[in-house]
Amino acid sequence: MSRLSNPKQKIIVILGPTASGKSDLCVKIALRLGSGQTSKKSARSGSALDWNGAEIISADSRQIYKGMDIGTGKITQKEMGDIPHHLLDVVNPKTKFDIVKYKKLAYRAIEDILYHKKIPIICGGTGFYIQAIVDNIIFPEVKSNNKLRKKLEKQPIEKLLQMLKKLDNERLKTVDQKNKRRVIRAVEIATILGKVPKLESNPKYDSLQIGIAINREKLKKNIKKRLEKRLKQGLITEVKKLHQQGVSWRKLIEFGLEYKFVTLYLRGKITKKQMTNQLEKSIWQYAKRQITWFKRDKRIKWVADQKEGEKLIKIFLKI
RNA sequence: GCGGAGAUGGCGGAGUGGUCAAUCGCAACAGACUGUAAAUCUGUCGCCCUUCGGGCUUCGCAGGUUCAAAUCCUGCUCUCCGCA
Repeated sequence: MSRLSNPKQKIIVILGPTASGKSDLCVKIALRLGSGQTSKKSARSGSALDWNGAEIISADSRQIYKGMDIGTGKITQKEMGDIPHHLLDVVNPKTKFDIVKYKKLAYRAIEDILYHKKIPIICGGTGFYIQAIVDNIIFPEVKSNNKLRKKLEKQPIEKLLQMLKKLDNERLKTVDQKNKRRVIRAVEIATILGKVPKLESNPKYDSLQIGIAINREKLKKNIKKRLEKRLKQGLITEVKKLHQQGVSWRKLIEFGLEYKFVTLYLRGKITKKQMTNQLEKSIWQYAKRQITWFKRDKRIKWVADQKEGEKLIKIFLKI
């Protein structure tokens, strides 16, 4: 039983493509996980668990920003139903944010939640962020260097590949040689560290990843409906406001989807109708990209509804 | 009715005698993913065969010229613009 003497703490992840109903499901499940206790049987086996409920940590690269509410479909105070939510509205959209910062914040939140004997539920659709938490990916300690990046960006990709070859031929073989952004980052790391270290990961928590399985037609419908709703809620005004607050058009475009296409509309590059059409398509394409990402992780357990999810959670928590 | 322009793959749009199954963009589908991840990037994309490769049928319709046509000629159908 020594194997169990120091078990990893448990976290639950609920993920899925955009418009699959994550936020909603997360709250429902969190509510179901009100305080409780493991059964005597499992308590005796050494995996006793008392808990005071659950809290949610968002794993959404855009909901992290303040003021980006309608476009990201951020959950409202009311919808939260007394379940504390973390990592929403924590950074100003004008500032830079990245996965390393996210990971730090997320780990801090997890520790805090566990400390209070609650169960952390990671809820979101940003696959890379989720993976960073679940696998505890150790990123090389090389901050982004704007000056260097600007300089490198001017170079043709061939030149960058040559540089990388000299610095780290191993990484050259594995990077996507057609993706300039990736090659630049590789050069950036190799310039500081001499080479790009292999990515390490050693999971810190015992996690159960639940994916929301949803059929394509349904998902498409959801996307369409949700977009109409957002427009009615004042999506365009939100984007306007963000720009007035100093978020550059460039940045808004980089945020993608609603922020990108509404910006293009506000700047007169496309008509309102084009905005809606292109947006709908782009959101769908995004959803597919998410699905592609998640497909790869065989540990994810796909569920059709809340019930199935709860079943898995019960087994996972031994309750 | 006359004059002019044009009809190309799911769409837009190149190509104006041979290297064209046909540049390119979009959509679609598949995929990648080491500090921007809603971002960034890649592949496939007429049909058939097992990949290399090969075979077959395509550029409004029907004929014709030519060794060879999406590209030239004739007729037809349709669309758009100008004049009536």
